[in-house]
Amino acid sequence: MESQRPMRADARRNRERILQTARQAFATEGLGVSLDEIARRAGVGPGTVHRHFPAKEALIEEVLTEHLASLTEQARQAVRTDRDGSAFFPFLHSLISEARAKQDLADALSQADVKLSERTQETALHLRQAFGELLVRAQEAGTVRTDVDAEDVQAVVLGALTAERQNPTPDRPGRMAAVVLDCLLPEGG
Amino acid sequence: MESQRPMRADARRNRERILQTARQAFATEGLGVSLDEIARRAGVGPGTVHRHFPAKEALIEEVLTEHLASLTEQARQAVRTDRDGSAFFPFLHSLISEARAKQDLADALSQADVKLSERTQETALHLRQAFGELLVRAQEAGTVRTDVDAEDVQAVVLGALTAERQNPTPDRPGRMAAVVLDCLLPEGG
Amino acid sequence: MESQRPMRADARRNRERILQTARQAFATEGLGVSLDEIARRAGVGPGTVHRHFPAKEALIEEVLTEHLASLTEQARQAVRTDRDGSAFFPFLHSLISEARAKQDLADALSQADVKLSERTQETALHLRQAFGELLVRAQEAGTVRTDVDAEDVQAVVLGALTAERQNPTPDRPGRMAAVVLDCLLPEGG
Amino acid sequence: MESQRPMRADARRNRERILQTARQAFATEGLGVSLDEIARRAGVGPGTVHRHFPAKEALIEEVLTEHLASLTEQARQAVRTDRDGSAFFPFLHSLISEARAKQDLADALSQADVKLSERTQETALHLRQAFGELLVRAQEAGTVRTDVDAEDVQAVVLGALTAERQNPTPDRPGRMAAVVLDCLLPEGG
DNA sequence: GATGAATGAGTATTCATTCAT
DNA sequence: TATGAATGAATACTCATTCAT
Repeated sequence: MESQRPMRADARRNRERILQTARQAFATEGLGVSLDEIARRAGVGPGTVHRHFPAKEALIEEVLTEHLASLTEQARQAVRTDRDGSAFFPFLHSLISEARAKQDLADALSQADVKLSERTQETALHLRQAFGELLVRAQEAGTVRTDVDAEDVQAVVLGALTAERQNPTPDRPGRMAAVVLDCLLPEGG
Repeated sequence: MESQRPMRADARRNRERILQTARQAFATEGLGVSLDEIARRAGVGPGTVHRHFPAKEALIEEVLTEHLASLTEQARQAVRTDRDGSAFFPFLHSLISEARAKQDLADALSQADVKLSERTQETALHLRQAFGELLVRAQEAGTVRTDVDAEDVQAVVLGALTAERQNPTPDRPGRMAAVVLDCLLPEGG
Repeated sequence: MESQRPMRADARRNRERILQTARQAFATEGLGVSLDEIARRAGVGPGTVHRHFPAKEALIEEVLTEHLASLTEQARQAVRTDRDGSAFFPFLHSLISEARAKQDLADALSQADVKLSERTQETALHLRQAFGELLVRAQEAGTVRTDVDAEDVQAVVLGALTAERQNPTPDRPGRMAAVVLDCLLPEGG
Repeated sequence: MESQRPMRADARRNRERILQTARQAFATEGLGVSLDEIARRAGVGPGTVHRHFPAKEALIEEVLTEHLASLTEQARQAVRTDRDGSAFFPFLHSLISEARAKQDLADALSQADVKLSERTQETALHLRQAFGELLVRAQEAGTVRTDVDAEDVQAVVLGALTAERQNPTPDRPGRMAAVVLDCLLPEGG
């Protein structure tokens, strides 16, 4: 039922600019950035932000959901092309490397007071499902330990992201994440 | 060097109560809790909070530094009693299990806008040093991979804490953390 | 004198719908209702409201003037058919009973910040004149005290309306108004 | 249970100034006046207004309740000194003449969206009770019609106030109110 | 030293009005 | 003409910090 007549060109443009600005701002400075500030940086009035996102939570949610949806799409793409379970680790690495830039995800999750709407949770579920497929194949191929499930992997990825952020080692980006992800190798690995 | 005349007994008591209240509040509700609220819960006036901690950051820092100092003390204790490098993993686990209760550490660190003062960084360094000793012994004993240093381990611990928090599995507390910490095992482990 | 070319049919229709919606909304919810909300309920865009009524005050005024004009028409009708001064009280009662439904009049007047335009004041004058004729006849017939003029009667009517609204007694509608209007009876009445 | 330790002198002073400013502002300009504006005029910061009256409604209510309480006190005083039922009309007149200055009461009541708290309603009840005693005595003395009760009288007073305000006749203040109050005379009066 | 009242810059949100489509 | 997106000043309220008592 979402057809809603297509948005006017300028409206869509503004919406995009607000989202992009918010993404960047939340990533760099945390969720504390004020809507007025985001409006200013996006070059629109505060009322415009409010028209597109009636409350701050709606904007946060949208940034988050957009991110989750993009990750889900990537995961599904990986599922489609993976034949032998080898797509698992590369996918996790690309995920983390991307999230390093867009800091929003973990930030939002680590903030206790952000309630995830049903829509976001649904998107998160889809991501986990795609995740799960990659995981099962990798486990069948013997490249991932068998005592973890998709939810565990999600947690480990978040942990890897945290570790990577905590100790970035700029000359070897992704090193810390790689170390943590090693925990997913089979025991005799 | 200020003269630091010893604090009056009631002042010291107030300081302790404020710190304790803040620790609890930051842990449970995040850093967003207002100073007025902390003052109220501690049973003092907001002016008293300000006398002891001239700015909110100072209070946050103190909570954090106290925690780091306590961890450092534990680490040194472990160093003193460890003979064969076997103290490493138990120490990490106790660390994480304690942090799970006192949520402040990781929260504060994950919040971009908290700048760590020199004093805090010094305390963190001490912790890392004690950490390092445990680590080296464990590496010499062959129970920890040799391509990580103390800073790496700190990052991994934070990652493990994050993962644990993300996917708590209440019937098996610490399971997620344990999974992540497996990444520190030697390759042929 | 603008040329006032007759409005296009759809424009006139929109204007009517907006007025009707505004009347209802102002009556039910007070003058605080937003123009956007009125536009939405009328099924037009906010721009359309603005085209017909360049400012909110203009819309309020129009609602008010329309009402006054309708009352004036009723008063003139009463004047035309009244032969013996007996039309006075029934007219006042019908006025009040109608106003009870359309709450706008007194509301708008009781709100200090609404300035009445010349046009509205002119309409109010017309009403008072028609009023006056009824009044004089009634006074000549000895059914109304002689120390009040048309303006006084208008004030008393507003007072009666206020009293009626303040203490509605649903099982005997108009009772409070009737009590207040008794003050217009001749002293020996 | 209201002992609460006496308020500090400066706090009480500020509270009084805010109340006085609000009374004046609400009376002159209606309830739409902003809290910031009231703060400015009272010479305090907006935060101070908020400390004393946590929400705008609380301030409105306090102004209103104060007024009702003062009226109640006057009514009780009249009850104490009235021996023959002759205090009734003078009291109503003094009430109206006072209310003409402090416009708040009727304004607030005519604004649909103000919900009266229990405390205010209780004060209004007390007023009505004192009112009622004066009324009964006057009715027994034969100076007031017997088909009205205290609630009716309250409504009539509000109506008289409205009429007076609508048609002030500055050279004969109170004339309009007097006209309306005549409706309370006994029929053969 | 402790108290808690005062400050005032800052936040999210609303809405009359303007203007591009 | 109609639409509805954009504007931006304004509003109620919050809270770290200051300061009189």
